[in-house]
Amino acid sequence: MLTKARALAAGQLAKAAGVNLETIRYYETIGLMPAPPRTPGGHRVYDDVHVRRLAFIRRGRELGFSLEEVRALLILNDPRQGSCAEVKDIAAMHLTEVRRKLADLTRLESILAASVASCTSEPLASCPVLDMLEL
Amino acid sequence: MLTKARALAAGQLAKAAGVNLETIRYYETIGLMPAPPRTPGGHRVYDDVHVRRLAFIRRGRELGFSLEEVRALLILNDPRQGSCAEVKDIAAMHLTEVRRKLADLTRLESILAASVASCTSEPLASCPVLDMLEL
DNA sequence: CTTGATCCCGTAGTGGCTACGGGAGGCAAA
DNA sequence: TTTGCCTCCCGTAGCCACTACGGGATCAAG
Repeated sequence: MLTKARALAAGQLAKAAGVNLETIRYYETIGLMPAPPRTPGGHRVYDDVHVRRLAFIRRGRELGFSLEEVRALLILNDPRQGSCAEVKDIAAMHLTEVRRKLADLTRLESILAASVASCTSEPLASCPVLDMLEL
Repeated sequence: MLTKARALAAGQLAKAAGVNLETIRYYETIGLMPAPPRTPGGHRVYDDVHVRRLAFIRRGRELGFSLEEVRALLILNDPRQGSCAEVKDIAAMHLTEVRRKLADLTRLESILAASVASCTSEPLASCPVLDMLEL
């Protein structure tokens, strides 16, 4: 006997995947999550397939992929069609973007740190933070 | 004779400060930029004070301050009232946030880099990027 | 006076959710 | 069975910081 896929209510799925209930509904409206079957009363009923898909999405989001990138990755992942190169392209593109942001933030950090550090907290006439912005 | 503040049209101000025209109008509607005088025909007329203020805002934004933080900094900067400590608080808070993002992105970068690097581009059955998301 | 660039304004759209609110479903204890 | 309470339903609006669109008015140069 195969283990039956257990049925989950929306809130349970949310908890299982670490996502807000409203977020699931949102993913459904934009077509990222499939519309699940319902109880006679209209409540959504999910199973393990949904849990895995939602977890996939959440991990993608945590790695900074946009929802559209996640959408593309989901298609490539199911049923692992297309080429690995396509996946690599998306990830590499994203990596480039991450590195760009990293460089920006690093520069930012040193500027802010320097100006905050040289802030003597007393007269506002020559505040290094404001001076930086003033010119 | 003092040098007269030269009058600028909206587009010229935009160019001078490196900001979009629409962005200036947006800043005006949210009260970040003052409503300037107008020509009889209704076109906005700016001067050097506006240029400096807009440049201040733009630099603040480049350093990642939110518009509300910029708004607070503008008040403290003009006419340099309040304490330097207030400015420092805003900047230090922002610096903390920048460092948090920096840490996140650094972690992200190594995960993505590793999984992209180990991508052999051939069979999709075991794609390291997808595997990472799949579980 | 005509031409062509600029500027006007209001509105709607972007991404990725989150919040709100009133009503209905579901389930367990009494 | 009734009561109570939690969960879920749906649609809509809001968040941030702009950006885009479009049709009409104005401006400066020739």
